[in-house]
Amino acid sequence: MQDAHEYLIAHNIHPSQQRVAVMRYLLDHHIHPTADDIYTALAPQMPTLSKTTIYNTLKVFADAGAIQVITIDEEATRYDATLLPHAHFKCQKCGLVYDIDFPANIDPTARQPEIPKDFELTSVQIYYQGICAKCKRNQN
Amino acid sequence: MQDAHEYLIAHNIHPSQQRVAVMRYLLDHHIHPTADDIYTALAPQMPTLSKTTIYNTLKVFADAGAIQVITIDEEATRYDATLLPHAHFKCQKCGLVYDIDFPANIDPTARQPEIPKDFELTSVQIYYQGICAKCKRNQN
DNA sequence: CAAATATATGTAATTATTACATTTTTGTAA
DNA sequence: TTACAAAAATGTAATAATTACATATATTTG
Ligand SMILES: [Mn+2]
Ligand SMILES: [Mn+2]
Ligand SMILES: [Zn+2]
Ligand SMILES: [Zn+2]
Repeated sequence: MQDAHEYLIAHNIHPSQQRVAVMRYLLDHHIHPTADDIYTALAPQMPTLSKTTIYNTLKVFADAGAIQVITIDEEATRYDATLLPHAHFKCQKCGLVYDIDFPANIDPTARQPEIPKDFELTSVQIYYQGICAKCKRNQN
Repeated sequence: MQDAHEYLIAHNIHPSQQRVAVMRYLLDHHIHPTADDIYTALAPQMPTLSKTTIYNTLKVFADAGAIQVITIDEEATRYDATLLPHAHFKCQKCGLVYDIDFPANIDPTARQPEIPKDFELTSVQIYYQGICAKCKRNQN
């Protein structure tokens, strides 16, 4: 539970009311929400909020490196305020996107001997797909 | 350069003319094309081809496990007839999606100790982003 | 052949995302 | 504080990917 206001300042992002609200939502809800999820959650408390502002805000965050952009879902882009390296698992039944931590002292994103040396690397994403435990149980 | 017709039969997919054409395109062009790329390439030779057929066809292929679905690109879904495990690198300048082979006798997609045991895993994707060598050269 | 099934097509709808022009807010300096 | 410039937010409309669905055509099977 970090402070959204401080988090933005730490990333050189001017903390407007809307930006703080979006960042707070991301920091408090580690569910990899879509732009629409965020809008739907915040709109009731911020009647003048527009969806375009959500998109603009997320772009500012991503460009500043304050959030991760997750494209595991074909339907919509998802966003993640956790910057630490970790993987994602999307359940093909319920659609939830789970965090998958890396085993202690092994970071798979750190080893990329296969990438040509003259390529400049800026990010790594590892995406798993399958069926989550909950959905497997309710399957029979 | 495999035979598209045989490839479809091997995956229990009825080899209609359109399906063969789409699969041949995928087998011959390892560029991770979008649905639109494929349509644009085939339409001149197949005047009655519709874009919906491309989408239907790609869904049939994906459901049968005959192709991989690549979501590295926020703009559009991409498709890949290479089933062997390998990673992808998207250049943020030119947009090209490169194949990244895994180093000999190491398959990073084979190690998932971090995934809960009661999760059923069906696919793994590793996505890199950055700037490709060509674009770095033309940058100055 | 005829019926049943599998494929393909076309149109229209849906939805995520972006472009762009306008308005509002904020920071700053006279 | 007031004025002005820069930054931020908004709204509308456009774009573009994807899907829903109804129809038509082709293929398989009895
Ligand atoms: Mn995450
Ligand atoms: Mn590939
Ligand atoms: Zn699930
Ligand atoms: Zn490039």
